[in-house]
Amino acid sequence: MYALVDVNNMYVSCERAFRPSLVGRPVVVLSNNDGCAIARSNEAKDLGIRMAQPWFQIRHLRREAGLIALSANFELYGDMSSRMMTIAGEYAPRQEIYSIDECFLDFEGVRDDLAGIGRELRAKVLRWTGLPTSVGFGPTKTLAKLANHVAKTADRKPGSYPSAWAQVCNLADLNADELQHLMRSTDAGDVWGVGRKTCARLAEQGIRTVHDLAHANPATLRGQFSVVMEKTLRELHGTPCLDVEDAPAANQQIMCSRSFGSPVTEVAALEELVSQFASRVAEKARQQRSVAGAVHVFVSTSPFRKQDLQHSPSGTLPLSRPTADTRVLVGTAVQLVRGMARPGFHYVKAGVMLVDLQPDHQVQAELDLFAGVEEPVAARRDRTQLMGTLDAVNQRFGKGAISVASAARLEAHSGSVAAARQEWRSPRYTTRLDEIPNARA
DNA sequence: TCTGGGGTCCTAGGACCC
DNA sequence: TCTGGGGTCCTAGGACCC
Repeated sequence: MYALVDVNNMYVSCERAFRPSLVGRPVVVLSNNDGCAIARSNEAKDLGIRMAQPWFQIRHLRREAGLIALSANFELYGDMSSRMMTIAGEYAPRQEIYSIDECFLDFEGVRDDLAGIGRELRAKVLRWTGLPTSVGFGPTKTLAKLANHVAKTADRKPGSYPSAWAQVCNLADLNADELQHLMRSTDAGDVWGVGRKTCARLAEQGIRTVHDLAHANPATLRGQFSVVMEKTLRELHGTPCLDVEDAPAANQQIMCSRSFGSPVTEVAALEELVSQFASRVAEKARQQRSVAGAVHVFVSTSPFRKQDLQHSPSGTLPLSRPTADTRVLVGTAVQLVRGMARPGFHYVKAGVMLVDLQPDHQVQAELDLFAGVEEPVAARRDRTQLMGTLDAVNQRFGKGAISVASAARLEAHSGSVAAARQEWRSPRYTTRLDEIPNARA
């Protein structure tokens, strides 16, 4: 049996843990630049606010409905996440951290009362972190996800499911009739892996509920969609096709991209931004002990501004020698952006992606005939040491304490160009000593 | 005025190989 | 008249996830 543990409205719940006055009120957390709602409290959902809905469309609800908006505080959310994951991980032999707010637990061979374990886990996470969770159990990951959806929905919308299924739901505890009822009253689109497009195409064939989906012909659906759909169907029938992956593989791509606070027209300013993004991905690559084989860069104008001329070029350059050296990656990224950005366009977004990643300890032998021989041992050692020092200094004194000059120039006149809006960010209560909460004001 | 930032996997089609 | 057959690799694009 598998469990899926999921924090309810994660980002909002993190904020509420430190500001109880937010409990019971409609709250949203906004994306970078305070652009879109990326988390909503139940009260905010009840106002009809959709996921990723632009802030300018809902800001009127501040006055009209007392909506509270907060800027994303990812440092806080990341720290709260690791606390919650540690507690949850103690309850099962194996844990897969699936995202910032959910994990799968593998209870293979555990014969105890799982719902009881789920309730205990839930209570402990709540007591120790202040985060409310929902727990679903099922014989496959897809069914555990479904059970989690039921647990969450029964708690949020009284009458949708029996209240006994709220917060913690174990499908194995349900009898055949209850299971039927659950399958018939749950939308196919609520199944893990069935997204908007697939849902619409299924509906055309009359497949609307989980029950319909589970009774569809696997071979037919596989032909229409893909092998992923067939796996989903088998998982719905209780045959595991997906295992818990407790040793996550290194990422195959590493990306850093941002929308700007205001449009950028100067190529020089784009170079500075791209330098910053390249520095960031280099750091991430070193963290997972990978080196990149190529650098991909894109810039784009705003598709929402129909009156503007659109220009969204992108390009990739292979590296003669795979590396995670900030200087090389920044240089390559700048070369790319210089070659494709044109003056006069209103660029609103840019990004840098590292691709062809490989482990840094098994870098392939020299591939480029013209790059000369393999890097001398001493040069390689110096490079590793320099990057190690860079990371250590930035770790100790804060991000950007040391950076390459092309990325640092931006700091000097930041605020003038592209500085992200973050009007309502809460303190980083758990990770900055000077932002630690006061017990007594 | 104002529209997120990461990732994964699968498939189709073309280039290329013998 | 009639123009092979089987394979791999790469890329772009689309769908999904949170």
